[in-house]
Amino acid sequence: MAKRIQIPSNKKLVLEKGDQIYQPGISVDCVILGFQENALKVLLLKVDNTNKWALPGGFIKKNEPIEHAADRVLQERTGVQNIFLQQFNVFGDPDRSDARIHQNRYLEHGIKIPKDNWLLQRFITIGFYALVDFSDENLKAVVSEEQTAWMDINKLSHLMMDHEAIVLKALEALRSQLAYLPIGRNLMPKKFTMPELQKLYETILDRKLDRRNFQRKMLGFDILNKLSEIRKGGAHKAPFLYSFNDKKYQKALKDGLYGSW
Amino acid sequence: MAKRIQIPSNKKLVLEKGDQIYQPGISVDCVILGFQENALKVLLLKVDNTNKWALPGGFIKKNEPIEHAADRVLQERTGVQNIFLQQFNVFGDPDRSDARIHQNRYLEHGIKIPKDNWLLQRFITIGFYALVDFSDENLKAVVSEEQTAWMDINKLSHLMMDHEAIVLKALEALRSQLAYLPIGRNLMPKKFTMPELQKLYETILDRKLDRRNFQRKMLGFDILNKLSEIRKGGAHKAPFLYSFNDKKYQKALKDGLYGSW
DNA sequence: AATCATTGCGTTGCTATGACACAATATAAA
DNA sequence: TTTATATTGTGTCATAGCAACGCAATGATT
Repeated sequence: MAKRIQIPSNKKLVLEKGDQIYQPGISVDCVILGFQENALKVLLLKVDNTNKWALPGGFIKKNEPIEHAADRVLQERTGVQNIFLQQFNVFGDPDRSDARIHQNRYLEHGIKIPKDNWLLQRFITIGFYALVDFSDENLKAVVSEEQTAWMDINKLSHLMMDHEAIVLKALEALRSQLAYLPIGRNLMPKKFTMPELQKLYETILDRKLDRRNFQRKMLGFDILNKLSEIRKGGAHKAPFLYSFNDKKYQKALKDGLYGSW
Repeated sequence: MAKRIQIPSNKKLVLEKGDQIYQPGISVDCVILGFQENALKVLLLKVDNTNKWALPGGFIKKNEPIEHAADRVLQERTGVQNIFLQQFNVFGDPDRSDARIHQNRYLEHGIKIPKDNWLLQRFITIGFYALVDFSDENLKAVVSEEQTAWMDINKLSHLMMDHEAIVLKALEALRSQLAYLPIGRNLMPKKFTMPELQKLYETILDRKLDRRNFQRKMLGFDILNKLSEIRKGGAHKAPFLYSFNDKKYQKALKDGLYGSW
């Protein structure tokens, strides 16, 4: 039997009066990717009183730009802002929604299900993806919550509705972006070594890259600062530390790179 | 004074009862590109009783997949079907809609404007683009209509709402596709010469390409059939005719090409 | 001090590409 | 009929990027 939990009043408000605040039938979902232990992880939220996980998503206010809605949702859920957030696809199969999830919410809170309630209709969702630094302090606070988890992108399970397909589509988009845009600024810590950056690329592309060729190409992009420091403590030769050159990185984001992987 | 024109009953139905048939607040718009006289042209429709032009667009039925809606709209307006149709971006600025256009429609047909009518709300539109063969007979019938036109993509003017921005964004998407996917199958006639195909690429990319390098690269993609025929009638040496190898073309569409332009 | 895995830097050969030369040819001009 | 002209088909060459690989340097472990 499902446990009765306290719900914030604003949540209840959304259930009842959401149609007066939000655009009907449209939502945004954010695929927030982080890099940890040589694996890409997706930020997921536990769905109340189920064993399902869902992408952080939300609705679009009646007078709010779509990108702003995605930004807002992301900030509400992770605490980070001003990161690289990219619209990548719309998901709109008529049967992608699962009305039962919302129906249960109503029942749990003792709200009589209104006929033709806005939440029980078909929803079309706009997918965004974002890359975040896993070691960011703002994120840790969020992730430590019980209802939040980073799930390995290769071991997705128990995702709500079509959210697994959305994640995989985001990964696809990320891969094709890799070919012509710099990646890593938001996925890596401030300082990192070349082998660490290579691991990120190998993870996204899902294949091994030659260590020496990777370094030559990456340095050729001219978006890195070589620091004088060295990462000691490992069991072997200490690698140099690098950081992204923000100015050059932004320029590369705008102008694009050339080669492909 | 605006001329009073006859309106099909289904149009009137949409104005009055559309909210019972379609998803509210969402539309699809199709950027249909053709190639003629060394220029990319967009298919546009005249907006009733204005001097504005609009992209062929429509609404999504309550139980209809989005891609199907785009297909249906495209087929209703151009007569062609099963062509390369690509979702490329969502446009959702809160102020992108222009309620006056719909208001005028109501007034013209003597319909009292219902308060909170579905058509007067904010609309978010999903942009699709399609490439079509300009010489296709099915298209000619449509284009000969008075209210339809192919407008040069470099000379856009008098477009409704944000439709010019949508067209330009589609062109951007097309350009980036050119880098890794074959293009031309739906833009060229069945038989064509290498210089003709080159003109298409030059038009999309908006720059000159070397004749000999273009040919080498294009043949290297291995998606063309060299025909034994020759195009006579020109003032100079007769070029060979080519056609696309549908099987190889489809494979390239799926697997992608390599190089870039 | 020897070992060892890893890193930094360099070399080689191949392929794709950009730039250009030259012969072939269909029509127009003479 | 001959010549001129613009365009097309094919080829060459130098260069840059890239994959594959060699080798010495280094920092911790033994």
